[in-house]
Amino acid sequence: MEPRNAPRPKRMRGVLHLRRCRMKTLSSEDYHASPLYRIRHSAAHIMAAAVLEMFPEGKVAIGPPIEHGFYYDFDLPRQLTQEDLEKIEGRMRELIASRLDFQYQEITPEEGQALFADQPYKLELIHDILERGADEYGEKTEHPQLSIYKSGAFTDLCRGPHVQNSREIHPKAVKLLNIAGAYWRGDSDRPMLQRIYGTAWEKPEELREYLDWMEEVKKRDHRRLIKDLDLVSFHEEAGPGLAYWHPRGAIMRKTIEDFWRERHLEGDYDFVYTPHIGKAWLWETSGHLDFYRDSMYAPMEIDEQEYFIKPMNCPFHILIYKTQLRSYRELPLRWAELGTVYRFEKSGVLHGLLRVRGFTQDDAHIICTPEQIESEALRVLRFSLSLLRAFGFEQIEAYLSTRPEKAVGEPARWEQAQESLLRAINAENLVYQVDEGGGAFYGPKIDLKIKDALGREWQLTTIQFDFNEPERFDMTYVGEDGQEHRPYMVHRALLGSLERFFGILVEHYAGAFPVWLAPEQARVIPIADRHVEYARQVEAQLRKAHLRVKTDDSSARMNAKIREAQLMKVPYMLVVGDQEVEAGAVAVRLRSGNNLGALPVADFITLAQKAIEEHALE
RNA sequence: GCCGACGUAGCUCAAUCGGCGGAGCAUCCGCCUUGUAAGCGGAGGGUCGUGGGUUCGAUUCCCACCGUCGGCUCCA
Repeated sequence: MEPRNAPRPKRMRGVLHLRRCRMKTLSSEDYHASPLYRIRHSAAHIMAAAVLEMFPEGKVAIGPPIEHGFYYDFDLPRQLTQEDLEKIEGRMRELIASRLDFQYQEITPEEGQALFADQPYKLELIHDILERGADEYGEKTEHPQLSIYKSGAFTDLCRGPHVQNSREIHPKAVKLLNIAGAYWRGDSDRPMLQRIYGTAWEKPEELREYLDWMEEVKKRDHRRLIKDLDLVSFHEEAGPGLAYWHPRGAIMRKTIEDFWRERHLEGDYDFVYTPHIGKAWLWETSGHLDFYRDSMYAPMEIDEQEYFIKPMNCPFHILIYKTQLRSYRELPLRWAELGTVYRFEKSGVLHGLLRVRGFTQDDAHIICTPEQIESEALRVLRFSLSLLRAFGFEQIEAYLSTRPEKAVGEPARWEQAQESLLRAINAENLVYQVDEGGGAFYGPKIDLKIKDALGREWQLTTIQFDFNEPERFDMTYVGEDGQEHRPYMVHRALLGSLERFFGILVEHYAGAFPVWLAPEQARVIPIADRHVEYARQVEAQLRKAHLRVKTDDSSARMNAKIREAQLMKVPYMLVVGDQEVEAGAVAVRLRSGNNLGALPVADFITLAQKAIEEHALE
């Protein structure tokens, strides 16, 4: 399915200025056993101690280490401020410097209840540990044992581990970051607590590096870049979470869509188009209305019928399937659609392009026989990997989610589907994790997560079996035996949604897109007005060669024009002055700052086309 | 949806402890005609998020709403 000479991105370098992310990335078991884990856990206790000194009547909840630091949740008499944070941090440094011992002690339930008599959250934890064998993080333990850690005046219910003494914590490698609200036990029906996030490292240099990394994350924030680069906007007066694609963003999206369609044709998919709205019947039949009515846009009434804007494409594809009596001979069917759907996401969760209310899924449904699922699973996985790699994502991991307790569909079908997925993962030598029982009620799935240039994980692809809808819509095909059979159906979105994928691309490339994606691939920069005519000739030649090109004919000086093009991250700046006019050439400057010198126009075109063809980064 | 912070020109951000609102960049006009990241000068531009309230007077104080941001919950 994948062409032998499929373009592969070049290794990342040059223009991205990627500092290798040297932050430690440990596997979760390694992390739990690491000094860093103990440092962070202990820093959380010290923070709690400092907070309780400030608010003796304060109640403490839980305070675990997390990926890049730690947090602690509090129930306090008043709202914390930024100034409080600084004070707490200062006090933490003093406490750390006072060389506190962390003393472990196992206690009886009675002791625990006495010790934490005025700490209702701790009492609840004690109760849970004893009654349900679940520790403060909800993890099950075989032999519930209460334990505490004492450090100075502060004692916390905790299983540890911790540092032996606070001198193992470098006071200058600890920093408090922000205050946020968080529900007690993550339950939206329970009290809202105040959470303080902090970070801690072994050495001050590591803290510095982490803060630099955060700075880089901030610089790459797609919400900033889509504005600066004139790609996409949002309009509160027209509805939050709804993206407007400007010309520069739209041409990129078109490039992505065209590439996606081309690949799908090569992959033997067919395309379908379906409506944006449909009667309630569709969602009643699929079963989604019961579950997701609240997150669907309210229905509109037409001829006394409820119509909904579609939150998904599958029922529409199923209706197309059911227009004919289907034979096993025509399976598998692979029907793809860039289907725009709307979901009424809660206001607090919207986040630039990464979480929107209207988005376009790169959706497809694969309908096949039981005999075909093995090969189809492998095929779709391979297909997805090749697509993701074509966009420059090389680090890809798989997550297999299997049958949950409550599930529809015959266990044998689940079994078969799961095994097919697992074999596909192995055939592709993917690093993977299995989430036992983590599948949706209607079928097992593989998710693919990529790592971006900053080492952050993003889930893009999802490949999901569905044992629910074929049943509910009574999909059938006639088998070799002349009998009706239930087909297997697989939903899959490879990029996820175009909006979200685009946002991730923006952050991954920090706006400096590879030439094939760049909205403006080249900008011709005449040095003086007398060069504008030649510049336009160059522009016309490039456009004829299908390059996306503009001429900067403003009266600004060349330096200003270059700066402008740099800021817009245009890959090729083509400076033309007397010499170039004379020679029929362009002086090529790359956005990395590298100067290729003067090239004949035809040579530049060849160079640019090669970069586009190869999906090269510079 | 929940907790908190924030919302001033196209953008980034000042200011007014209640008394006719400012800068840089951008835009427009003019001069300059330029060799690899900002040439110079001038002009225009704001219902101070929206709606109420308090007040002689509100951008400033109070309330509600909308939106954004940091999280939490959620994500077919």
